[in-house]
Amino acid sequence: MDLGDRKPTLKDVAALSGVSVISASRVMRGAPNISPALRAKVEKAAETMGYQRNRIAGSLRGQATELIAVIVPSMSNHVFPQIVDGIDDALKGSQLRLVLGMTKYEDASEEAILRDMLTWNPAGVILSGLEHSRQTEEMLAHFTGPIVEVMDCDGDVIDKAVGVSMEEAGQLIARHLVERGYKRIAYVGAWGERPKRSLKRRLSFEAELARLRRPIITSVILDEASSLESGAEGLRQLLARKLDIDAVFFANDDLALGALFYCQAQNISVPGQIAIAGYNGLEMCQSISPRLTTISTPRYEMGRLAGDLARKQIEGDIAPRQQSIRLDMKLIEGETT
Amino acid sequence: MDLGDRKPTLKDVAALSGVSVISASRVMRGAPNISPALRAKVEKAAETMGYQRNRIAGSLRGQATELIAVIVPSMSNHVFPQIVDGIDDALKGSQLRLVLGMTKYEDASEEAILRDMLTWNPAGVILSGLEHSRQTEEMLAHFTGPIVEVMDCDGDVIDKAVGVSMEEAGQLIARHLVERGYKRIAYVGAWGERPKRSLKRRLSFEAELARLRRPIITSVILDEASSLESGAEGLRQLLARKLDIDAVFFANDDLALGALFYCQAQNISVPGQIAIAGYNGLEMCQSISPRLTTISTPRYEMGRLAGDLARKQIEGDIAPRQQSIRLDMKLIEGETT
DNA sequence: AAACACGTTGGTAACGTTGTCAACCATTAG
DNA sequence: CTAATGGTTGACAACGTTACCAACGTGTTT
Repeated sequence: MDLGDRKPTLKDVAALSGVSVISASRVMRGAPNISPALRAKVEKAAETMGYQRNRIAGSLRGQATELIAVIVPSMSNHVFPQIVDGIDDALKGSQLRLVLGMTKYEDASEEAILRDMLTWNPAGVILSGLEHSRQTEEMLAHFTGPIVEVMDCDGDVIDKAVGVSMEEAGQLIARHLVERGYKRIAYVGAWGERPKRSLKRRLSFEAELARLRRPIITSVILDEASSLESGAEGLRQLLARKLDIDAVFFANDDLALGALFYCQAQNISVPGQIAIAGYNGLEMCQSISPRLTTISTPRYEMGRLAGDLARKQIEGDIAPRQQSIRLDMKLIEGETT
Repeated sequence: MDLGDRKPTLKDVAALSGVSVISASRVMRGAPNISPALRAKVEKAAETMGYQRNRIAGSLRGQATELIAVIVPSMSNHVFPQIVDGIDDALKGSQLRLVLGMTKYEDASEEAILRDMLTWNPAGVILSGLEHSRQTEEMLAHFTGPIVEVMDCDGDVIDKAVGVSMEEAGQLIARHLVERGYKRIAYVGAWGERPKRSLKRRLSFEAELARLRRPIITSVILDEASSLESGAEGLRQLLARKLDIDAVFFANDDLALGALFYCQAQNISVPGQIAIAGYNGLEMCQSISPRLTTISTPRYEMGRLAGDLARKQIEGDIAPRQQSIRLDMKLIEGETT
C-alpha cells in the first residue's frame, strides 16, 4: 500500500480491508444493510489510514451538496450575527454547513454573491429581505432547493419567508408616540434607506401618524452606516432644522442609543425635551438608564426557523411554496418616551 | 438541444457554440490564449443557455476548492462577527468563500466541525485561539493549505497567527489599576474560562499584580455565557464575599457593562466605591457615561489580516510557516477607574 | 422441492470539469 | 523553400465518489 503523500481514498480503504470500493463507501456514509463484520473491517482500515471522506466527489455524483448559502447584509450590527447563530443552531446535527456572504446592503452585491454561491450547488439558500434585483429573482426561480427569506414577512414571497411585519412595527411606534401625547414627530434613518424593509417601516409609520392626525414633521435619512455616531449625527441634523420636534423614531437601536447618549452629553432631557424610540430591542437597551423605548424582534428565532425550514425540506419533508411565517414583535415601553 | 429540465453543462454550451468542451471550459474560467472569436461564440452560447459553472466538478478535478473554513466560538457576542466581517472583506475580489462553523466554546465541537469541514477540501482554515485538542492539531498537521489562528499571538503557532498579546492585556490593566491607587483588586470571568486566552489574560493580570505587590484578592469565574446579566451576577457574587474590593477587572466589556449598570441601579458609585475595567473596547463603551475603562482590540483588523494571509498563500505567495503577527492593543482610560 | 423474498455484496458507469499532451495553423527566421 | 516558433484548439483521461443493476446466499413460503 504505497500512497506516496496523497490522501487515502475509498479505493485504498477498500483494498486494505479487502472489500469492494462501493461497500467501503456504504460503510463510510452509514448506508443500511451492511453486515457488522464488513462494517468493522472497513472502519478499522479507515481509522488506520486516516481516511477522510471527499464530499466534493460525493456531491458531484450525488448531484446535491450539503451546503446552505446564507447571504446577509453585514456582520457589523447586532442583528445578523444573531440570525446566523440561529441558522447554525438549526443546522446542528445535520450534515449541512453554512456558506456565508455579505452584501454591505448593495443589491448588485447580493446578485454577484448569489451567482457565485450557486456554482457550489448549494442545497438551500437563505437571504434577507423580500426585495431583490430582477437577475437575483431569476436565478432563484431556477433554483430547486428551499429558498428562505428572513426579516420581513409582508410582501411577495419567492418560496418561504420568516420575519416580522414592518407594517406592524411602524404602526406600533406611531400609536405609542401619539398616545403619549407627542405632537411633532420626526424620523431618522441610515444606510440611505437601503434594505427596503426600513423604508416599508417608515412608510407605515408615516401612514399611521397621518391617520392619527399627527402627520410626520420631517425625516433625516443618512447615507452612512448605522452606528452610535451616526445616530447622534442624525439627531444633530434634525435639531438644526429647528422644527420644534418633540419625538423621534429611529430606524434602529444603534441610532437611537447614539442619539440618547448625545442628548445626555448635551444636557437635553429625554423624554422631557425630546422623546426617543428605536427598533430591534437589543439586550443592551433595557439595561441602560433611561431604558430605551423600542420594538423587540425575535432575531435568533427568525434564524432558527429559517434554518429549520430549509433543513426540513432538504431532508425530504414536502413543504408548500409561498409560505410566509410571521413572528411576533413586542413594543417595549421604556423611559425615553 | 434537448436538455429536459437539467441544468446546461459545458458540453451543452460547447455543442451550441460549435467548439470543443475544453475550449468552452477555457473561456468560462478566463484562461489565456483564446481567440476573441471563439470567446465570443462561447460566451454567447453560455448566455443564451443560462449556463452556470459547476465548481463541485471543477474542484474535484483541480484538487483544491475555493472555500475557506472559518471556525469561531459564537456569533452572540460582538467580537467574532467583526472578525468574520474582516475575513469576508479580505476575501472580496477573490473567488474564495467562507464556510462558517460555531463551536460554542467547546473543544470537542471544534474538532467535530473541523473534521466535517475538511471533507470539503477547503483551501484554507481560519480558527480562533492557539489551543486545540490533540485530534484537532493532528488533523491540521495533515492539512496542506494555510492555517490561520486569530485572537491570540503568544503561544505555539501551527502555521500563522494574528492576534493580540494576552500577556500584555493583563499587565496593562494591572498596572493601570495599581497606578490609580486601587489596593484590593478582583477579577470576574465567564464561560467557565474556556477560551484559554481569557485564562492566559487573567494569569498575566495576577502575575503583574503580584509583582506590583498588590496581589489579587479573589476571582469569580462564572460558568454561563458572557452577558450584561452575568456581569451583574458576577459582581453580586463578588460583593457577597465582603472582601472590601475596590476594583474589578472583567473578562470582557459585556460583563463590565452589566456590572456598571448594576452599580448604577444599586446606587453604588463607580469608581468611588468600586472601579470597573473591561476588555475589548466595544464602540458602545465610549459613548456611555461614565466611559468604561477597557482595552481596545483591533478585531476587524485581525479578521482582515487573517483573511489576507490565507488568501495570499492560496494565490501562490510563498509564506513562511510559524509566523505570528502581533497587533497593538490600547488601554482606554475611561471614567470607571 | 421449487419458488420467492430479502439482506448483503460487487461491477460498471456515470457526475462535470480540467490537466496533459498532441495537433494544427500562421508567421517568421534561416 | 524549409525549419522553427508561438498562439490556438482539441482528444483523452482522470479526479473520488455514488446510483444503478446484477448476483449471491440464506431462509421462508407454497
